[in-house]
Amino acid sequence: MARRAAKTSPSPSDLDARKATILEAVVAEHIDTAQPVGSSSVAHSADVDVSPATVRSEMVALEREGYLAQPHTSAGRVPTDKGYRYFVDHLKSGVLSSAQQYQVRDFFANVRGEVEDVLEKTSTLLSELTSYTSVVVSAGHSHASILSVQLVSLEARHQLLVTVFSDGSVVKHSVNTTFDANFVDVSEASRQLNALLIGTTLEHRVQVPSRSDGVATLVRESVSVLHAEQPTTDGEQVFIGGSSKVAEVFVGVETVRKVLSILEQELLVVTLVQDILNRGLSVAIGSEHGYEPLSACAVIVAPVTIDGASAGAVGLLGPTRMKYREALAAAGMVSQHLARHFGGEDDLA
Amino acid sequence: MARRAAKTSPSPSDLDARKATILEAVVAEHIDTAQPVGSSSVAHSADVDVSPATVRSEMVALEREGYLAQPHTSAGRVPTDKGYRYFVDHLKSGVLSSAQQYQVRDFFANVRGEVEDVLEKTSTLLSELTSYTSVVVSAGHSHASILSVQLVSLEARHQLLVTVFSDGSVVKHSVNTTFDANFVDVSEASRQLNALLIGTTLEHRVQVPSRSDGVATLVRESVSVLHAEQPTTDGEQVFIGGSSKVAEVFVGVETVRKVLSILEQELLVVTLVQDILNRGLSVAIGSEHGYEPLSACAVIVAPVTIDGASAGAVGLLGPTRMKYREALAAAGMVSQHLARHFGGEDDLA
DNA sequence: CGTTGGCACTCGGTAGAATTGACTGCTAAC
DNA sequence: GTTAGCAGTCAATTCTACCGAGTGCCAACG
Repeated sequence: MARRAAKTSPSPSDLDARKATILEAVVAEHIDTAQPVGSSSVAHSADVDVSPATVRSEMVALEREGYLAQPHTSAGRVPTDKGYRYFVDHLKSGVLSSAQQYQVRDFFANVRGEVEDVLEKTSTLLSELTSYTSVVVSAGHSHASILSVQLVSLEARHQLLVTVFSDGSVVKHSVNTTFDANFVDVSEASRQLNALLIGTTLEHRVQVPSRSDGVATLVRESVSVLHAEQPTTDGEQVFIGGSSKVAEVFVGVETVRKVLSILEQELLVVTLVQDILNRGLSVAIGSEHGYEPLSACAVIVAPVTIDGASAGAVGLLGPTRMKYREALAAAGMVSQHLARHFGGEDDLA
Repeated sequence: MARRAAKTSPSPSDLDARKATILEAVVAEHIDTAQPVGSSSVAHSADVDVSPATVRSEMVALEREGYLAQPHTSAGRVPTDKGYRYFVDHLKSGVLSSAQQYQVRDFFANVRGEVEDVLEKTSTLLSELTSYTSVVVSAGHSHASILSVQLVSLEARHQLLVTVFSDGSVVKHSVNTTFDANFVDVSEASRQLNALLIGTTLEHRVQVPSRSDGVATLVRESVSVLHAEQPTTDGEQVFIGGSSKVAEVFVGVETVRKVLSILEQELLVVTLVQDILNRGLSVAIGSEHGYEPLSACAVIVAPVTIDGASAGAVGLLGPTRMKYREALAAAGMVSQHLARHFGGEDDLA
C-alpha cells in the first residue's frame, strides 16, 4: 500500500518525468504566446514524443493536481501559480545574451556619481534589459556608524541636524526650539553631539545632558529627533525603474491601476521585497507574496551582498507569465555587478 | 467693409455671446460625459434657449472656426484644443467643496517632517483631491547661499563633501583623490572650504589655492565638484503623486504608456512645468506644451511664491477633458497653503 | 495495461447582415 | 434670422451562422 501510494503520487510536489516534461512544455509555450496551450502543440514540441491523446490524459491529471487550469471546456490549458512554481523550481539557470551582458558591463564601467544616482540608473538599466518594472532597494543605515554630526542654524529657532553615516549616507533632521538659540550655543551643541555620537549606530542609546540650559536642550532635542527615525523606516531607499512597462505588460486597465498604486507606496514595496528575501525565495508568484492586488504578478528578487552583509536588493516585477530565465539572469548579473561596484572596486571609479 | 469684417468675426479669438454659450455648453457636457455632444442636448441645456436647428448652424460655424470637431459625420461635436482653450480662458474661477477645503486645511495643520516629506505628501494630497496625477516641483538652490560645508572622510581616498544651503537643503558629493588623505588634512581642508564658501551661492566663482599639497588639492577638488552641479539640474526636486490615476483617467493602453514614460523622466517634467510657467500660462492644453506624447493631456500649474520669490510649483496632469474649474481651484489652494506653510508660519510647526 | 487514433461534442471567436438610433445638413415655411 | 421637418449618414448593437481549436471518451492495438 505504501508502494502504491508512492507510485500514484511519488512525493507531494514531485512529478514523474513525463508529466514534468509536459508541464514544462505547457508553461514555456504559454509564456511565449500568452494563449491557452492545447494537447497537440505540446505533443509536437521537442521534448515530448507521445501522441496528443496521451498528453491529454496527462493533462487532466496535472489539472487534478492543481498545476494547470482550463479557462473553459473547449480551450487549452493554462498554468496555475503552482504550475509556474514547479517550472521555476526546476529551471536550469540561464545566461544573458552577449549583447545584454555587454550592456551591463558597459554600464558599470562608465557609471559615476553619488550612490543614489547610480542606484536610480541601475534601476532603469534593469528595466530596459528585461522590459519589466524594476525595483532597487538600498539597505538602511541602522548598522552603519555615525561619522559626523553637525548642527547648522537656519533661523533662530530652527536648526538643521546633518548626520553622516559610515555607509556614505547623509540625513538631515529639523530641530526646532522654543527659544532663540545663538550661534555660540549651536556650535557648542554641535561639538558635544559629535563627541557623543561619533562611532555609535542608531541602535546605541546615549547619555544626554540633563541640564536645562540652551546647549543641553539643543543636544537632547537633536539626539531624540535622530533616534526617533528608527520606527518608521530604516533609511532604506527605493528606486523604481520603468513603471511605464506596467502598461505594456499587463492587460486590463484595472490590473495596471492596481499594480501602479502598489508601486506608489514605497514602504509597501520595501516590505514586499524584504518579505520575499526573508522567506529565502528568489521568486514569488501570484498569490505567494500575499498582496491581493499583485495576484497577477510575479516578483523576482536578488540580494546584493557586500562583504557578507546585506546591502540591499534588486527586484523585477512582471506578469506571472514572465520570462523567468532571462529575468533571473538579469537580476542576478546586475546584483553581482552592483555588489562589486560598491565593494572593492569602489576606489577605481 | 471694415464693419462687415468686424461683424462676421468680431475679433480673432472672441465669439459672439450665443456662440460662446453654445461652445461652453458643449465643452461642459463633453467633460462630463466623455461623449460627443449633439445639438439637441445643447439646445435643452440651461443657458441656451434656441432650437436644436439653430444650435446646429452655430455649430458648423464653430467647427469652421476650429473650436469643435466631429469624430464622424453622424456624431455630435467634440471640443478641439482651441475649444478647451476658449473654455478655460473664460472660466470664472471656482472654489473647492467645503469638505475638500477642510481636507487641505487639516492636512497643512497636521503635516510635519522635513521639507521633502511634506512635499511628497502634498503631492499625494493634491492627487487625491482631484483624482489626477500631481506634480510638485521645489525650486533649485542656485540662489541659496551656503551655510556650511564639511568634508568627511569615508576612506583614505574617498571623502564626502556635505553642503548645507540657506534654504535648508543638504547635498552631498563624493570627492575622490589619487593619494591617501589623512585626517588632519581633511579637517584642514574642511576648515578652508568653510572660510571660502560660506555665504556664497553656487553662482559665485571663488579663488582656490593653487598649491599642490594634499589640503589644497582636496579644496580644489571639492570646490570643482560642488560647482560642477550647475549644468545638469539646479537641485530641483520633483514629487509625483498618484501616477496610478493615469490608468484611470486615460483610455487606451498606448496613451497610458506614453504618459507614464514621460512621468518617469523627472527632468522632462521639471522642464515642462517651468516652460508653462515661463510662458505665463496656468494651463497648457493638448498640443500647447509641445510634447507630442502628452497631446491627450492638459497640464495645470500654479507657482508657489514665498516672499515674492519663486519657491517652486504644483501641477496637475489630466486628460484634455479634465475638470478645469475644480483642478485649478485645488492647485491654487494647495499652492497658497504651501507658500504659507513654508513662509511666515514656519516656526509654528 | 499503457498508448494511440478516431469521433462526437463543446464552446469561444468571428464574420456578415440587419437593425437601431443618434446625429447631421438641408430646405421650406414662419 | 429662426425653426420644424425630413432625408441621409454612419457607428454601434444585435443576431445568426459558422468555423475551428481543443476536449473527453472509447475502442483497438502492441
